[in-house]
Amino acid sequence: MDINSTGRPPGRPREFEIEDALDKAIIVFSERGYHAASISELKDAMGLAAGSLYKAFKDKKAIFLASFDRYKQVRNALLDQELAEGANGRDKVSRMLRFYAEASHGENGRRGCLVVGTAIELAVYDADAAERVGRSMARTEAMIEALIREGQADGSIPPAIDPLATAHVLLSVTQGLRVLGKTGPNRDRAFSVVDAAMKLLD
Amino acid sequence: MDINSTGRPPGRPREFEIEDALDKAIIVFSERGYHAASISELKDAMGLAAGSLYKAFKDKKAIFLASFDRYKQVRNALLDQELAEGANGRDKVSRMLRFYAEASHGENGRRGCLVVGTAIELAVYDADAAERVGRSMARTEAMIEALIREGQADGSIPPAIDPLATAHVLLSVTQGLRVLGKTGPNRDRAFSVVDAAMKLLD
DNA sequence: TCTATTTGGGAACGATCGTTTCCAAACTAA
DNA sequence: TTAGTTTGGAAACGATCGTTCCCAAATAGA
Repeated sequence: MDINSTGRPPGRPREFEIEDALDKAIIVFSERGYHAASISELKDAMGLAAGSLYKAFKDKKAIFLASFDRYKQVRNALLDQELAEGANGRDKVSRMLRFYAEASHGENGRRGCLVVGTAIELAVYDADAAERVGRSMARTEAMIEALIREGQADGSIPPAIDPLATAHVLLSVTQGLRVLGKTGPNRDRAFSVVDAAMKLLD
Repeated sequence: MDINSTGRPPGRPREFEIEDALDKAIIVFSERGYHAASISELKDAMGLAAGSLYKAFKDKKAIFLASFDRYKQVRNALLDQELAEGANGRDKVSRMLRFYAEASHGENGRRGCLVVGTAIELAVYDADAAERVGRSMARTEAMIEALIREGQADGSIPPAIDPLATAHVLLSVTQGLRVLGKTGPNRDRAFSVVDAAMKLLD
């Protein structure tokens, strides 16, 4: 290492945090969708000039994919945190469903899920988007299946339950909640779905 | 009535059927979404010149809303036809779920549901879209609830089932299936969701 | 036949899109 | 200092968007 090295790259330092900017972009993309979100809207929301945006990201799609990845990272961390408090497998499944119900009503519900939005608007004709959606769905489903098996191991879920098939249904329920949340059912309705769905584990 | 009246309006007659054109527009809007579907794509798919399009419809949004209404009309008719063959309430619920599963895999799945697409892409900031999505969801949910009550009346569904809460979950499942179908699970997976979901009626 | 009306079709319009360019500013390394 | 590099920010670019205009064609009614 050079004695004079500051560990900083050459050139003028960036004056904003990429992740802060992405958090703003996530809101715009979630509410408006990919195509309706213009660069003009994005730069205003992110507090950047167009030039700065294009120095940080290759193009609009790169902004979107980075937003998607950031969204997944944040949501996954929040969900993992919630699941860590679960008493057993069954309780963890319930907490997972409640996590989605919480995000599927009111203002958050109207804002929408970036994964669902990407699946609907982009995945069909964009391979990068499709791969990310596919990985997200597979991860969530595998997680649900693992929670069911955990519940069967700790006795909170009957052994007769088919873990994979039930994980399929519960994944459908979570994605469906996100769709319904867009047109705003109230909180009680979203949570009544959770209670009724838990019957699948009896 | 005038003797000479042909019952035809004045001016040059339209050379295409509105409903045929809308059936083509439905495909474009379903695959691409509202914003990504350009007038250029629409007129090519519908086989019309831009001028003719704008004589038949006020603007792009009017084309979309007419496509939505046509889509709902066709799908509702198909579903009603399928339900008419059901033996009892439980069988009808099963047929309804299979109807959605059939539309949620392969090419049809990738094409997607216009109701879900509208909910995700348009409903948040367009009142006309939101109203149509809301009415569609309410109709479907009311239908499911009615089928459950029918099953309870004919003995095919236990009386202990909560018709409204169960209708909530099953509606979520159908909308979730449509989302998952966009990234293309295979036929068996879509139908395994139906089988597992039917457990809610035990 | 003449007028009024409507459609078909293509050319043209202004607006907005995503992107690039340009220059001053801020930094490192020599 | 000087050269090299990167960012901030605004102005500008070509492309495409949704929409309108215009004219020939096709019809009804008089």
